[in-house]
Amino acid sequence: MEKTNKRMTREERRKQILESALKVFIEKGYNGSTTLDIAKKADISEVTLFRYFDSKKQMFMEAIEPILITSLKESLVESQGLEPMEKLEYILKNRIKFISEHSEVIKLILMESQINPEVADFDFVRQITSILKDSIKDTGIGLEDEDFSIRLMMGSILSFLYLPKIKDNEIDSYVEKLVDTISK
Amino acid sequence: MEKTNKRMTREERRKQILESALKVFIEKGYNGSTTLDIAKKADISEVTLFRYFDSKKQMFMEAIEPILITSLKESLVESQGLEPMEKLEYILKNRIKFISEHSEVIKLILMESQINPEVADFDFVRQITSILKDSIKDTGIGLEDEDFSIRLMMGSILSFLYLPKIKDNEIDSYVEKLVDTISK
DNA sequence: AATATATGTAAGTAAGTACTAACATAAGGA
DNA sequence: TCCTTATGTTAGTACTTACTTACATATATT
Repeated sequence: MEKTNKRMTREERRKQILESALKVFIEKGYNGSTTLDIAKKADISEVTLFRYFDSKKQMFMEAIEPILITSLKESLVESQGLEPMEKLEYILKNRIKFISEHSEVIKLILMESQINPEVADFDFVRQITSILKDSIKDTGIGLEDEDFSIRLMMGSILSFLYLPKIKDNEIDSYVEKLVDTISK
Repeated sequence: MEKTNKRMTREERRKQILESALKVFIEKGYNGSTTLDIAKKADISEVTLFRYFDSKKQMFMEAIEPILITSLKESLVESQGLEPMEKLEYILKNRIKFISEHSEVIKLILMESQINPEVADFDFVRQITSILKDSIKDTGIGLEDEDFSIRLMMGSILSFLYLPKIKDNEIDSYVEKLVDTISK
């Protein structure tokens, strides 16, 4: 064994492996990622990987877990007490910033829930749609325009998955324009 | 060999294999699809597959080819002569119908161009964005709102990849509302 | 009837891959 | 110094998978 100062505590190493794994999964997808790829990215031997995780599947699930946990709660809690229209605006800003910041992971999850539902089973689009539907009902926007508004909002959200990133304050002004459009 | 009436001409079989292959690729992705899967879906032996195609890669590329060829030309040609705003509306309707009708394949291409660029190398989002940018310039919409409009349109288009399908006439009225919103 | 074409079956090869076992060693803490 | 913990190396197993070869047979064409 080489003389090296790569030694870490168990927790540090675990975390570092998961970060490396996530990078590889994002780049090559679940099926396209090998455990050797991940080991190389983490700069450790393949055997060490399996001292920390029982299987590739487990690595994947733990790697995406943080995103899934964070994904929904915040905005709903923090927006309590606001007027309906302000609440909608708040949720949109919050959701879009989150999605924009984690677009790569979210695209991965979106993809794997279609292709490998056994490792990532999340109906991301439906979840957000249903939250937005609830919010929009609160605002009292007419039924006729509801589908239009929902699609406009969902489309905007999805655009932040695929179009180049923009700054937070630009997101804010985008959402303000959008809400203005919807409520007119 | 069994007595069977599965015999086809070379052209028929080729076509049928590609159709089956596309279904499998859509369901499992390129890496997740095996040549045996494809053979089973086409109800032929794996060996026969390789009598028609040299490799899985070739099968994939030929399977998605029709979509790539059709994707851009039509709407540009057919919209010639229209007023800028009508042209924009026409392109949007056309693009959205096409995307809505082929959403599964397009999602596959979107996915594989990130993960396996050697089998599908298409910058789908950029291509459409640039066409829309050109169209919107023609309409004379102000610069300040250009980014907003582009994102609204691209988002709408993407929404038709991920939200449930709707009827053609509903697409028409959606686009009309959208263009109205943008041009106001 | 003779020939060409489409397909099947059986068997196999070579490479890749998730995961394991056994043993060795370096570093940190007691 | 002793012991524990983190890591490496080497080798291997069992399975999957893209693709091939050889041979047989059913169907269509001439």
